[in-house]
Amino acid sequence: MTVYEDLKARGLIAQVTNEEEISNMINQGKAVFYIGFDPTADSLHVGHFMALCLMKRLQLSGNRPIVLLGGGTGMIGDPTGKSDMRKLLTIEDINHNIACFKKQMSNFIDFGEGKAIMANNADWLLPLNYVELLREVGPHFSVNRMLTAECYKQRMEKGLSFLEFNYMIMQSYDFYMLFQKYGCNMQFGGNDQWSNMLGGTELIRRKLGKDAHAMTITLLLNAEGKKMGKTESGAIWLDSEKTSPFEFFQYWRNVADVDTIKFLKLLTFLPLEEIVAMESWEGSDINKAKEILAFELTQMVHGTEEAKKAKKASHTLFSMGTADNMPTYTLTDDDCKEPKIDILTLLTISGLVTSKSEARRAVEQGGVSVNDNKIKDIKFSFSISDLKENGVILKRGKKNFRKIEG
RNA sequence: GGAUGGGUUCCCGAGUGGCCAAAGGGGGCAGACUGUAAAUCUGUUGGCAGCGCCUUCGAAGGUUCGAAUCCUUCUCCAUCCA
Repeated sequence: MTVYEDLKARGLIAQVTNEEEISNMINQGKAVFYIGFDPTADSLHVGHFMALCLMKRLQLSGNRPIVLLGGGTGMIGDPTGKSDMRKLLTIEDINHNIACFKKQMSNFIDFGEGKAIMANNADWLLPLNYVELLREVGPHFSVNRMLTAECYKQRMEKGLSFLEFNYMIMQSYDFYMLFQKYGCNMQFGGNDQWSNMLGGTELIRRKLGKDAHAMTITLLLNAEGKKMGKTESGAIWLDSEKTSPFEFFQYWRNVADVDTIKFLKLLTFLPLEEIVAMESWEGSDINKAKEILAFELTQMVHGTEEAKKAKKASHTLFSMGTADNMPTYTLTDDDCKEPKIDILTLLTISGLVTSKSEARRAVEQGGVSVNDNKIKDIKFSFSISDLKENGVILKRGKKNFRKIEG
């Protein structure tokens, strides 16, 4: 099976400009491709992760990846898929975020000599002169055409600022620059980026008379069509400070049945045959597949050690209700001022709930247990000395645990 | 710049002087059922020292015993005109 066939069989590929040429280039290791990452936060998240995995897959088969950090495009903000304009990032934020991205990316991608390239579009976008740029690329963009692009459509009703409207031009210009600088002949990106990417190939064709290609990656959606990697409490980050390995593991351990195989294919490096074999697993056996998914991904992001710990914690927690390696809250001196501490306070300070009211509700509805004993009394309290000595496992709902210790 | 319509709690969306912490839906959370799944049903969904108090209806002022609701100014958004 060729590299391209493998990608396709995994369901990674959404759209391509020219399948034959792209597959040839990729299979022969001749692609120089880039993926852009706008520094919108101080950590990468799961969506980025999939792109990085694709990079890695292709790097392993001899192709050359370029990571393009959006130091320039981040100043504008991509309107794609956003219903409202986002707050403008400050330069300090952008630079900080870029630094964070760089650090995380080097865990996945080999940026060694002659391997992958890391570029920042601030280098060429920021010095641009407005009128010069307009004359250089302006004639090649049709506003009529741009307005019909899918990525702007949903914004036509809500409103689209000129600033954001220019994002496509900036992204196209990136591709054009990379093509000239590094011979970059392909761009990959999320499927929502399709029109932005075509802008680039078009620009290259018109300015240089050369062909460049674009390929989009399937967006990571669950069966309900929602973007993966987001929970109510926020995104799933790759930074262990922001999303602990345990949480990360649990997130994948808890995906819906119908999504399990799909995610294994899209996200892991397990051989396809192995994954296909899992498709026949039924009923609660699917839980095994979920565990593999969770383990593989945690391993890739946080390393084997952390993955093992997370898996073990998950296991013991759900079978025995206790574990060594689980989210822990350590009591502060402040908490220990009184000889006793009540359950509502403990739930709140340990972060299991966001307010006392929520804590009260949780207890009243029978959602809270201590060391596996359901607590229904909102006046229930612990003695500090006992907590310090023995610790306690506090549980809200089925899946939210916190170990309390002194 | 002008005209019109609009900004309500996580989201959508009712509410046009007291009965409004604000209908309904979505989403979330919890419970039951399960397999740490889905579907379903039930409860819940601003905060706090729980039947009371505090903060909330774009912002600031004002009228009133009393305002999400009325008035003034400002601000933001949409549509049309220029």
